[in-house]
Amino acid sequence: MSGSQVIAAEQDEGRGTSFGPMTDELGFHLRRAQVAAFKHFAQTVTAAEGITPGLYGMLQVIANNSGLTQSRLAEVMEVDRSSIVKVVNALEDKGLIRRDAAPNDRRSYHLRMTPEGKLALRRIEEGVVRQDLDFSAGLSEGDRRLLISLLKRLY
Amino acid sequence: MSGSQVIAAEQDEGRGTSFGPMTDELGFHLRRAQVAAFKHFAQTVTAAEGITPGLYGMLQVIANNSGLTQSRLAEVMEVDRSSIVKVVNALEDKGLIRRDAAPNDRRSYHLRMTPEGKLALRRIEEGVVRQDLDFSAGLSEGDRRLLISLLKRLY
DNA sequence: ACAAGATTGTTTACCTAGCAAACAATCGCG
DNA sequence: CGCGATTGTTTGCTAGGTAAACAATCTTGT
Repeated sequence: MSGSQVIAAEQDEGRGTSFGPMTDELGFHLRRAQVAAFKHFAQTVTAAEGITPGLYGMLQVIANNSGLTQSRLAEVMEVDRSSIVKVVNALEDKGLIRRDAAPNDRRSYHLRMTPEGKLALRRIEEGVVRQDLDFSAGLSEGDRRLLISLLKRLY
Repeated sequence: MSGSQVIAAEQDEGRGTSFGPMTDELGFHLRRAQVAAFKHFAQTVTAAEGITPGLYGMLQVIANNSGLTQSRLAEVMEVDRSSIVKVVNALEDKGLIRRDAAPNDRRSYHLRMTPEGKLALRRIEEGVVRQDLDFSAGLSEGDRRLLISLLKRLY
């Protein structure tokens, strides 16, 4: 009865405030890391390009799956169809993507990058990759890959 | 010039949709994992107790740092002072915490758990711990700890 | 062939969670 | 004492998401 169950939970790092049992909860650290990543992204990419992580994700999915419909995009991004509308509107207004009429289905559109969109995405992507490496600067490349593979196993 | 730079990015898992270069971005996987964790939490703890991850975090910080003020809580949670107000109101309305007048500062309150709050937190915490382990069921205990330690190094 | 049902994009109304700025009350300090 | 800082709060704003209803259009069973 003396074994290995709970370990940390009391000292936490620095000092002062204690987070109690959350110190041992994966979800807690996941949330904190994600918030930190978001803030870092906001201060670099979003500040420079006006593109949020969500918009960037949409752009990449459209760029790498040219011609997909809004419904399919919604599925891939795991959000509601109705949430897609304003995002696609925004990207279209920025001239980055285009709604092409579907040849054999008058209900749906095929989403495609515009030439300017492709150009912009190359630039944005460069910034994102730099930001991403910068954010994980405390990790070796091996640790970074290890972390990614562990995260993948959660979903 | 043939070395080790980029590796994945093309096949992605299953098939169908490609996420392009995001496959190599830590932030991308961080966001996905966090969204998955949030949904899992919502389907278990929030469904059963009406407590979101944010509220749970607040409760734990209050429970483990009895008497802290709203401003201090805001600092710890890294949110704006004004965001704290409605959260504290909600927890107070639920009878889980109490705003005690500070003896030597009529501006601020000391936040404390009520007896019912302590009781409720014990129950909620049990659910959260179960949920957390359940969510990370795909990981061994060692991998789980490794993941946590890697995440900590990001913030 | 064609009615019934499913799908697509959209709108509207709503919710949560955050920020920013302004404010009154109060504190602390030179 | 008086001025600047701090505390909690309110108000207005934003981003991102859901749910339900809708018209237009496709698909499928008989």
